[in-house]
Amino acid sequence: MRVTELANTMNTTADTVRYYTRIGLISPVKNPENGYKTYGQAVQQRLKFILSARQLGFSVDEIKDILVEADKGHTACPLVREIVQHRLEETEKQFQAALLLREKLRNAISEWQSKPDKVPTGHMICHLIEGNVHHKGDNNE
Amino acid sequence: MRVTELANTMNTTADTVRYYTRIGLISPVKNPENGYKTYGQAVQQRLKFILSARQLGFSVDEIKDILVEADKGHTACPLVREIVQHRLEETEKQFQAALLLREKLRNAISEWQSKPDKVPTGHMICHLIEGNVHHKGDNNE
DNA sequence: ACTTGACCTGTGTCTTACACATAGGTGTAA
DNA sequence: TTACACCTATGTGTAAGACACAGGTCAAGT
Repeated sequence: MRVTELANTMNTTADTVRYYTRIGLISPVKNPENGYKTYGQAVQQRLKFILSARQLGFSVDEIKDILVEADKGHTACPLVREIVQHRLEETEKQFQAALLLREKLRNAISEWQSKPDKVPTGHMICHLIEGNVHHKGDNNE
Repeated sequence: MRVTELANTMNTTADTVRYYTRIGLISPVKNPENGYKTYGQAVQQRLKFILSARQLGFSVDEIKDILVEADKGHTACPLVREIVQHRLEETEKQFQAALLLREKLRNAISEWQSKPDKVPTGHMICHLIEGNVHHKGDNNE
């Protein structure tokens, strides 16, 4: 099947299919008559694997490493286990970062409720963000 | 003060200071004798604002917009309120995405505990990721 | 004076996973 | 023939810096 057909079948985009083709993750057969790419069943299966791994947050590079192992006939399972562990750690970090930022933003919004809008001065751009600013006068520029 | 001194004072990197200079967020004075950039007190204050807004997740573009308003003498506070609201919404999304992915990864690791490592076949790259695969034989490639 | 190390400069590239853009070609139905 | 949908290869943009390169300046030490 052709690019768009494969993309629709796999519930992804033609751009994604073309990108993975471009970087060598999947390989089509070229129709010699019109230059069009044709993807068979095996590639569909491979793409299914790629998309599943992407869903789990695996990077394209990580997926490439897995595929290299598998293409050599080796079991890629230990590598997959390693990567998924790493992904979990990274995701935990992102989760914590998002949690922290969410808190900060909520606090900021809450505090700013009772503050008026102010015009900027030479010492202040927006007091909401700058908080309490002590004007000491300019030293040297 | 010079790049590295300002960076150290503001607890950021010289690369960040140079980057913000490059994109026009902050403007140094050039020493005509050696071409070095010198940053005064006002720039330090401005950088303080920028770094605080970055801490709140404001994008550099958003910060630029705020500074443009303030530089015109207008109050940027309404814009800041708008952006922080938007940031909160985006952060909420990221938080949810991280939560979901974390769950997925934990589930995957848990499920995979009891599964052996397998060598890839023509129909399977890694069964851990692919889950239950029904071999139906190749159609056409 | 020379050397060394720390800092400086302007400019360009890299990172990630696509989405988008360009300039054309192919197929098919009206 | 036209219009539309799809195709191609190739290049660029996205975001916020970090890094790279090729050189210049400064100051202390030898």
